[in-house]
Amino acid sequence: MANVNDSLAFHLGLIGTVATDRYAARLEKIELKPKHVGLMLVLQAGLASSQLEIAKVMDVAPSLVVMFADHLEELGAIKRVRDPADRRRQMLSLTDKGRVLLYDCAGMAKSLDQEIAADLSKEERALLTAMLARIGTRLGLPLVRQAQ
Amino acid sequence: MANVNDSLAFHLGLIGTVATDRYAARLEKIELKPKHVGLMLVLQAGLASSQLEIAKVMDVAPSLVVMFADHLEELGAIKRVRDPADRRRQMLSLTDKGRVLLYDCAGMAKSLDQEIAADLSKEERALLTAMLARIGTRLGLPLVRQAQ
DNA sequence: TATTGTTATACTCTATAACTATA
DNA sequence: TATAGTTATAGAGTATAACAATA
Repeated sequence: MANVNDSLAFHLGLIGTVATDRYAARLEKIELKPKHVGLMLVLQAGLASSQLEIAKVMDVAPSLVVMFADHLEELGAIKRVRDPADRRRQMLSLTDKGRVLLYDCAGMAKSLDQEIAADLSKEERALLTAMLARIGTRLGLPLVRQAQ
Repeated sequence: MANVNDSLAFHLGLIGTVATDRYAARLEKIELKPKHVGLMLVLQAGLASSQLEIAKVMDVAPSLVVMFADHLEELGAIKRVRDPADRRRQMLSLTDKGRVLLYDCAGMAKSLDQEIAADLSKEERALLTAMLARIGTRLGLPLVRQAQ
């Protein structure tokens, strides 16, 4: 391979940016950004509950988690409860509203998948998802999980 | 599919961001950013030569192309020549230095591919690249091309 | 004194608007 | 008057640093 644009990394980077941009455009309708969805997914998956733990899982600054959580709390998607055992810690959890929002986000992702992978057969999509899941695992991305 | 993190779009977005970040980290050593490489690839592929055309192909603001071209010119990677037929137009072209840099970028991309796809067989990588190329074509990304 | 969360500040990236020169 | 390029300005997103509350 003598050319940058034959590489996997280059393909993944360009396509990933477009995918994120288009997903963000759809999420705007429900006042969310991709990172808000990421935070809710961390809660749903039970990967973390205190804000500092969430920051580590998401690999962002703790101050960002404050802003995401503020917004999600305003929307009624999460609740914040002080840990009685350690009152410094804010324990975040999904509300029913949050679960509904997450369901809506899944619908948007599904329709975006149709758009992105319209030229791929069902078998090819499954294969692609499986390979991406393996790459995600290798890269240490806990939110990229194997399709069932 | 009831979950966001089973979608192709979500996988592609997360993995694409990591790929771009890691590629950017390697490019720092030669004072380049991914968009500089993108501009050079546009020139190499002969997709555009005036700055305004380049902005359209890259889907960025013309003012950004000015900054990228300034930097690449400082590095000696491109030259800027006024179009004699229309002295408003700056025609950009790769220099030998630029071609060497692009070759170095390809090497970095190749080594990053090893890191990203270490768990995939050669056949799986070829399959993945081919599917990504089809997605890129569908999304109208001229720089994502079919592997030969 | 160390840690969790919060607020204030600064930096990067990029787009928009204003400007210059050529047509 | 319109267009190519450039410069100036502003906004989004995010990190770092300073601060407050609790341990």
